[in-house]
Amino acid sequence: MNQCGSYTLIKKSSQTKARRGKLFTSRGIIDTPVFMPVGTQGTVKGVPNEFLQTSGAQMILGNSYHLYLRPGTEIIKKAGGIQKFNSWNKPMLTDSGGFQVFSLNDIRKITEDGAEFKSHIDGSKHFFSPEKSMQVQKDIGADIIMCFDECTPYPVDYKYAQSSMDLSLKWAKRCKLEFYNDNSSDKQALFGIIQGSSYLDLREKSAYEMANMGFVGYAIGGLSVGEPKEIMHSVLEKILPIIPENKARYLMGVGMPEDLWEGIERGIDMFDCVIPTRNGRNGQVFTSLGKINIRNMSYKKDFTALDPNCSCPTCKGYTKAYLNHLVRAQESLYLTLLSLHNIFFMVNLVDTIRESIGNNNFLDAKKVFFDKYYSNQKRG
RNA sequence: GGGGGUGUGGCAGAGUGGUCUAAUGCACCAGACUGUAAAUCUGGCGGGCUCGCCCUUCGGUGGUUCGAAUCCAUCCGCCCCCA
Repeated sequence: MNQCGSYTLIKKSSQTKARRGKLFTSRGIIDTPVFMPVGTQGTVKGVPNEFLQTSGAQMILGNSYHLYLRPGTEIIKKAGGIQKFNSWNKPMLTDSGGFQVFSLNDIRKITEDGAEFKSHIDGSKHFFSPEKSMQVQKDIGADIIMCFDECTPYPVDYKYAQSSMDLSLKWAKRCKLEFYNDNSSDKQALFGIIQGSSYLDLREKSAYEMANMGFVGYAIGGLSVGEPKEIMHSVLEKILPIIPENKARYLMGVGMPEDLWEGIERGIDMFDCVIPTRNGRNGQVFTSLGKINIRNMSYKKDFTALDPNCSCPTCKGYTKAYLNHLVRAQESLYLTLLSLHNIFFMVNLVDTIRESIGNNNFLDAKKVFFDKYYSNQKRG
């Protein structure tokens, strides 16, 4: 019998550490590797569910800190859980608020007990402890929930990284205790998060300790916060062999197309990232021929689709010239069209990668992708 | 016909003797964005280059002054009031 959040390995790449698998949740089975669009406030910004479905997105994120502040867990509980509330009937994952410990750096205070936030909405004070985060995430009711942790910035000195990593371990223990104190684990899964910044010995320790604690799945946090790619790669190479093979590995907050390839090549199963939506809202579009900024002058009279190899509604229905016009005119439709296209791009990219693992030609597929992706631009 | 006002960079609009290639906003040209305090932020936006400077700009022309977008004269354009 499959527990929520449990992972079944289907196929390992013979060329790399890439792997295909299935992730079980109470709302459906997910093919991994998987890319999860981020829907912080219970919505993937700018994209209606119907469109999101057509992209093939299997799972989306929500954020407990944001949903706790607004609309509040009472309302979500009353609605029957987040997926009833937002009508996304597929699996969801909530982040714990740990990222806000990082991103709201100026308006929060960390103690051993937890983190005190000043609401970014009205300045009111709120306290998130590991226990609180578990309660909030239980109330929200996503399929997979995350331990409350501290996401450290980069760079951070060794001493701070060490004590922060230790704190995240302590918090993880408390999260586990709180999570399993009722029957939530029947329908939700709790993932642990490995920290340790760019220090490989800290990462190693965190991974061992977390693995010993025994989580249903494991995430790698504190990456993609501005560190060089080589650091991210070396951290992944250090950590992944330590995590049990029969557990899902989730690289939090990643990423760019190149990060997806590099992460999967090293054994990552799950990704989430705001890039397709945020960058879409800012005019940046991912295509099989590289990134472009649709706002640029060169697209003013370009009556071709964003990506000749894309089957998304944006590419099927609209030209670059029109999208350029929408962006310049600040017509809100572009938010939807560009976000949707970028989500299609990321989801389909991971589909392609997943297939290549099945076909045992990961490295060839990677080369084919990047030969095209970098054909029109400087490598960067 | 008489009286008053006004003319500034693509647009709007500050500045009213030196610190002015001239605030600010918009527009325009680029760049960034990785578990979303982001439909946001950053840079550029007269010309030249040896990148420190040099040259050219505030309706036109002529003056005053060591120095003018700024003062004076005159011309041109626009606006308002009275006949």
